[in-house]
Amino acid sequence: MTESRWLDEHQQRAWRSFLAATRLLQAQLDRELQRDSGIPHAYYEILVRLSEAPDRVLRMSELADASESSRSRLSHAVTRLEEAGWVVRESCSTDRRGAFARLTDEGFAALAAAAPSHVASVRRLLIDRLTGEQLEQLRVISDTVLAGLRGTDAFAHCPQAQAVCEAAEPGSVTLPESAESAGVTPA
Amino acid sequence: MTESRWLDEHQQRAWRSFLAATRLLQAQLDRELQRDSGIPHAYYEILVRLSEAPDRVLRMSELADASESSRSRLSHAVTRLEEAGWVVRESCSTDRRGAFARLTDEGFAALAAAAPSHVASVRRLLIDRLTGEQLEQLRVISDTVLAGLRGTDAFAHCPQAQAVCEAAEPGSVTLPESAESAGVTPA
DNA sequence: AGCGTATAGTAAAGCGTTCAACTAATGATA
DNA sequence: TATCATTAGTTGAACGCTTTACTATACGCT
Repeated sequence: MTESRWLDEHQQRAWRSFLAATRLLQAQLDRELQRDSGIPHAYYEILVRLSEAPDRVLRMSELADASESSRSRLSHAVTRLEEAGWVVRESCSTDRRGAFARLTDEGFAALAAAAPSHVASVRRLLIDRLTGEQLEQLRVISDTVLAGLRGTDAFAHCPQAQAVCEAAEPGSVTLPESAESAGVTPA
Repeated sequence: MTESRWLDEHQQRAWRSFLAATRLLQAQLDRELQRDSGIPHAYYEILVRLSEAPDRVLRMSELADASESSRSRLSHAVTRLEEAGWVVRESCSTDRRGAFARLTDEGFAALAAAAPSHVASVRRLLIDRLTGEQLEQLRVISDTVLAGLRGTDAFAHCPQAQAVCEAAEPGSVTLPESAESAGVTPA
């Protein structure tokens, strides 16, 4: 390969700002969600994906892909969510290896209760701070990065994570990270 | 407060793409760094900050702030890094509560060995995929988010994390996330 | 000096993630 | 139908992070 190049000052600044912003933002969102609703953000996301699925049921693998999660991580998480009574596992009759995860009514209720405050956090810390143009720039940049991630280990375990990129295309309308589609819309 | 508002389709797309991209990107960078050099990214960052400090020494608190880390987390991390022989703790004579962390020669060597491949990863997955304009957009967006994070819990423990924002201002030249300033420049 | 508060740093428990190993069922091939 | 690779999912150990509590020192005020 060509000899390695460092980052110039411009790139360095962008990289460090990005690193710090994403790190602190994620930590803050996690903390607020935990504080306000007692749900870790990772689990919240799982509940959201389930809430958007038909009948609120998904194969474990599909759920793992949809939530950008490894199978192992999802398995542990579902165990926890099951203990909380928010999800139940169901076995699959056509493929006896398989398992479904189903969102319970309690789980849905917990999600509905947590969503407004979480959306408010996302708005306050990110969305409402950016102009419409910046938001669009951020989307394009994110999709570009996602496309580049394809073919790496990041997608090795979740080939369907591509759906995230494709969801950015018109046609497959994406739904809120907050159970809106499921009728919990507050507005 | 005003009634809570969901995200519109535009915002939703941006938010989800951003979420997926940052999550997968971080995971991938972490994985590659771990695979190529056996260093978790969080620890790598600590080594970088130390390598940039005068005499490669920093007070624990300063190091915590510089690496956007809680004191507790840093304390644990330094314990690990000490076990690896990459950092040593030194006591402070003027403030007996205080402690310094010093980067050892071995630590510096480990950092120098890890840097090229890590920078290459950052380039391949992020920097080189974006135009100069996009990179600048990303920097502005990140700095905006960082500014908004000020005053939240995220900054409660690290008031000096502001330095990250300010570093974006000309004057305090920021240095590479890779020990370049310390003379390990490969190019 | 003496007292109260703030600061520096560490320690321990609990939690979530990763990694590697493992079980079980499916599917493809001969 | 016997075999072997693949896929679905789970499990346990190791690891790092967070939270809370704690020790020790410094500072500020009277």
